[in-house]
Amino acid sequence: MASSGAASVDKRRVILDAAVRVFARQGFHTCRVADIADAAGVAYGLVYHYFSSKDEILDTLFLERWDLMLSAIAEADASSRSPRAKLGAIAAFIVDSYRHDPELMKVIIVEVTRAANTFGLTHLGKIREAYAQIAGIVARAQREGEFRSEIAPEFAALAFYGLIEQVLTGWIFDSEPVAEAELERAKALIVETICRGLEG
Amino acid sequence: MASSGAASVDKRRVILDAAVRVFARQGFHTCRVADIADAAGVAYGLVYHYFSSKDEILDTLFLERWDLMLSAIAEADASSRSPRAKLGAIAAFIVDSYRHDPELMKVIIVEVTRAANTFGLTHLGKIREAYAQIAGIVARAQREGEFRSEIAPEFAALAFYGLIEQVLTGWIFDSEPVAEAELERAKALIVETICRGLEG
DNA sequence: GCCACCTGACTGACTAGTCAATCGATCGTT
DNA sequence: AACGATCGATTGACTAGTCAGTCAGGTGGC
Repeated sequence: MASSGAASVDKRRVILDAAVRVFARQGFHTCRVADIADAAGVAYGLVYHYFSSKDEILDTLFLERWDLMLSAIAEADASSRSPRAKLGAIAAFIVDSYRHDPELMKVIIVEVTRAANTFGLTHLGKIREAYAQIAGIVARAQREGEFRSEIAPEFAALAFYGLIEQVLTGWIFDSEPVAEAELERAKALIVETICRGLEG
Repeated sequence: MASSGAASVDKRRVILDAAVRVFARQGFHTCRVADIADAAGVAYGLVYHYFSSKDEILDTLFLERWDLMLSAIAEADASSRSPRAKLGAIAAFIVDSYRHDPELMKVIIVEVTRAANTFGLTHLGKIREAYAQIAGIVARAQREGEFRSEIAPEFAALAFYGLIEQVLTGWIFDSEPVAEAELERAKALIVETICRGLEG
């Protein structure tokens, strides 16, 4: 039902989806709000009916997805699987996020996660929550003797998340789209690369 | 000699150094050319006497340092040390670059290396040269049996460089400056984390 | 007097955000 | 069923401000 008849569309959602495409192609700083409105097929002013600023659009996109990721990490953490399987589940979630919507992941990584001065600072807390959660998984594995203790959990978390982001960044920059097989292979390699060093 | 008497200063250099400080504090996109001129203590117009655009200033800063890094990697590669020692030398070079001029490294990482849409694209070739060189070190180590072959060299390079950049990014965001001991400890941990998984 | 270095007011182009006006779906009233 | 009141959704011209880059003109060393 939402608001009106069957053919109605959620314009707010339409604007958000258009913004992903525009941000991914032109970058947040270089695109104009008019570009987003055009891509969404709505009038300029409507963007400001649903969002109070250009920034808020990016904030919304980031938070929507990041909260999903924090949930995925928490879920992996709560499960009774091995540490390696937990990290594998997190890697799989992020890689699948890329598979499902590469443009959104590009925007989040390029414009937020790696943009220290602007949005990175605003969302630093949320970003670090992810690192901390991953570090928690490693720390528990160390306490239970499944990972050796030479490497600090915070460091392992950085290595794990950093590797994933670096791989995604490579794909983002690639001219040709990434093959399905490559995505699956990457999941395994990420886990293998990190866990080999952590396991006894 | 350069241009004038003993007390003369290379204004071009002064502008570049000022730009590092301004870019690091405000970010490339949010700062104005006037801010750079002010920080350098020169007139606005002089900036355009030495550089043809704001972009060229950032390009110059990036290329100056990145070329040094490529040399450092090539040097490590050419030496007869063990693969682990080669990677250690590279990690040490980058960490020491941060120790010597954190603001410059912040600018390079935040505004170039991780800025896919703008400068990242321009300098993508140079950036990938570094990955390729590191991958070469790993590949040789594998051929000579010092590293196992399960992990693709390109992947190992990504993991190695990604981890370093992630660690630096963590420091860059930190509110308090990083202790000397932390820097040294990081060098060792970076190499340990990556090489344990690569060695037989 | 020449030239390289240097100055800073100015311009032209651009854009985030505002706002007054219009549209159209829904609903109480007659 | 016809009417019109109400109100959120929608429109796009406009404002107010920003800032990269230009230029016409110093200044001082040789």
